[in-house]
Amino acid sequence: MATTRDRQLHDRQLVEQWRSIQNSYFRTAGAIDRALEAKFDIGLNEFEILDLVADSEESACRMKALGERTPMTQSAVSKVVDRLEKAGLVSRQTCVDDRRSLFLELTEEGRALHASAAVEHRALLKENLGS
Amino acid sequence: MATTRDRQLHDRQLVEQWRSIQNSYFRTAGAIDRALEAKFDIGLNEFEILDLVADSEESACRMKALGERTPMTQSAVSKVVDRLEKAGLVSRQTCVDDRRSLFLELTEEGRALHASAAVEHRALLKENLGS
DNA sequence: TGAATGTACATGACGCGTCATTCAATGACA
DNA sequence: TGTCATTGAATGACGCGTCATGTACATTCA
Repeated sequence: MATTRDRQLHDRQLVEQWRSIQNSYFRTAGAIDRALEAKFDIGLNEFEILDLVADSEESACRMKALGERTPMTQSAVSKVVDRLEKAGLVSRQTCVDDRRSLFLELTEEGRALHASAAVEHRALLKENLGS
Repeated sequence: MATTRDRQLHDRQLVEQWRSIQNSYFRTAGAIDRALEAKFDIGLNEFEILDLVADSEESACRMKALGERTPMTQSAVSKVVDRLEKAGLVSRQTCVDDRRSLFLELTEEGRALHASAAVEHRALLKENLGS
């Protein structure tokens, strides 16, 4: 039978666990964000989208699919893509079989930047996630 | 000796691990945030500060100490406390031995709200963090 | 076919966190 | 004690994400 003391202990552990997740998330995300910002002038979310586009190189009506692979809102994705497009890293292509949809393509510049940034990204993950 | 293939595999695993952390962080944070917002009209960060103040009930020049226990910026903490104070949940007390510092106290209302919100918070952690 | 409903994406208002800066109070030291 | 550097906290400009909404296209079904 669970005593009050048991429950308090369990709660403490839960909260500890949560704080540790938060810290590791913020530490890692922050480090990557700052590094990418400094070296490539793009933020973490921009990179994440770039990364997703990069590794689904067979064509499809992307925007939609992207939203499903990231915790970002549809609206956030739209704005991130705005920025990527303005930066000339990605281009929106209209989709013939459903003209509401768009799919995305890396530009040459985008492909090049992604290649370098990915190295940095993986390195920082490795460093921050341990292993 | 590590082959190119080895490195690619390892990178994939790293990225998978990272995405899983992101998802679990966003899912959990989002759920708690929405719930607290709906039932108690405070956000997750407000609660976190409330929670920190609540469990360091011996007095000290808090603001500073708070900043060290949370990934939030000093400036963010300051603004969160603004909101908590406006909501009447917390009050800033000037500190006699160092008049630059402030420490925080829960108001009666703050203490009450924290008690209820903490129950919800722990429940959602439990639900989302598994265990 | 055409009205109703649903879907893909964009957009604007808004809230919040960050950075840089500021301000007051302290501390160090000549 | 008067200067200079430092520290705790607040503030304003700014960027980004979210929510609610808008717009164009698609689908369903009578």
